[in-house]
Amino acid sequence: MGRKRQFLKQEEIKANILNAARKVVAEEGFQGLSIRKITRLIDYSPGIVYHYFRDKEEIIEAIVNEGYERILASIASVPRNETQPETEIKEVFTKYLKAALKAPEEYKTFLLSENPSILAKTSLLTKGIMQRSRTLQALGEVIQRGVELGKFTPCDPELTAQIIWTSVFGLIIKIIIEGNIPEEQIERLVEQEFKLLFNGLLARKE
Amino acid sequence: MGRKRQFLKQEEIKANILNAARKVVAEEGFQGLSIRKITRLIDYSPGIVYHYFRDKEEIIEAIVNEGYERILASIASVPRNETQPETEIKEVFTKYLKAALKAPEEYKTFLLSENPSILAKTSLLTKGIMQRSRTLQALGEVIQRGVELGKFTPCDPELTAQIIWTSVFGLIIKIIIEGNIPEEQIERLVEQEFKLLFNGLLARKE
DNA sequence: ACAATTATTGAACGTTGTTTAAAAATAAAG
DNA sequence: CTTTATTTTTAAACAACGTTCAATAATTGT
Repeated sequence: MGRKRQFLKQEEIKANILNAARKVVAEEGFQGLSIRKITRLIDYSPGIVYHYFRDKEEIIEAIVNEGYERILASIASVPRNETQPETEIKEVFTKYLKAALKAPEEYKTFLLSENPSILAKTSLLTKGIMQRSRTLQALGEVIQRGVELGKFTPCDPELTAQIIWTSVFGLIIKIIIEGNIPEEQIERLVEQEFKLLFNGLLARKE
Repeated sequence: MGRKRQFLKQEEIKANILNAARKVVAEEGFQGLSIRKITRLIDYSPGIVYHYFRDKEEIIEAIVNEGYERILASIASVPRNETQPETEIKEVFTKYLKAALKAPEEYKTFLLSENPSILAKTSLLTKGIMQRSRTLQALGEVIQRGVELGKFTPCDPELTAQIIWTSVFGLIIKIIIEGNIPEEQIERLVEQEFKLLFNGLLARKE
């Protein structure tokens, strides 16, 4: 067949594939993503994908990782060790939650994936996902600071960080799955979440 | 006359299909479930399934609902309004968590599903999943009791129930996804979860 | 025993992810 | 500029999937 396709650099085509994939995901979710839909969108034949990606999984990983990196980037601006520990925690998680709700598919897919290759980038040790993600480690340090300041009740910072982290995670996932929860109700849920967690965290003066 | 026997036969085959499906799910998860695998297992041709079920989704629903019903049944034995609220909550969630970890695939699929038809059975109102599942409603009542008794700090019981629920949910999902977490570590996580939640819930005497 | 009903099959359709030999397009070499 | 080597792209095929449907086998009612 006579084809007139301009030459594109490898990276450009990779980007085109990813962008087409993102478009499909945005419209139909990862569930609705297929190689053929991607190549139909960029006017290539299906086989082309395997010249630039190992398999479909690698495409999903690329999109999902990029999405989660953006979420992590959104909390990078929060200054460390400059405010009260609870203020810092709240600020981080508020930004985190808002960023997650802006890329719900990516968040869901990233955090519900059991694929270690996806998660390798955020877990520093090999012992387990839950044990040492980036956010988790930072959270543990803040809690430790709170304990040292006498603000928080004595506890294992790492364990406590895990619990707070899974709690926030559970809320976000539920909000995403539920869908269509009004902004105002989300605000209330988040407010109550922090109220409960901090009340539980704060040292008691009896 | 032979209608009854025929009915039994029908139910039997339905059960055979479901059992075969359960076997596949147990070995490869819902992801690995296929109509052809089911019928290969019971030595039928693929089409047979559509005489007994609308589609694959209905099979998944059946298995998942049954699984979640078992989880709910496991907490039914906990007496209501007979112990301290926090004792009741802890007991319910401990049983709930253990039952969930015994049927992880079912738990995951049930609670991460956005399909309202699956969730219809446990959500009493149409307004939203998170708002009134069975466990959630009961939890709200216990919290209210705790508040009325002056044990818990004043709060919106329903909102607080949602937060506690999503927190526990997050922990369970993470444990399931992580996989292979030693029993002892799970115990510690659960212990810390309740410590934090109850500390946050308890009224402060200052 | 015959007719009516129901259970089951086998083949087909349109998907999907992925592989592979061939073809087309580009780069390198003479 | 032509020829060769290399890289990019395609078309076709494979196996597996969910699902449908006409045809057949089995069972029931009369």
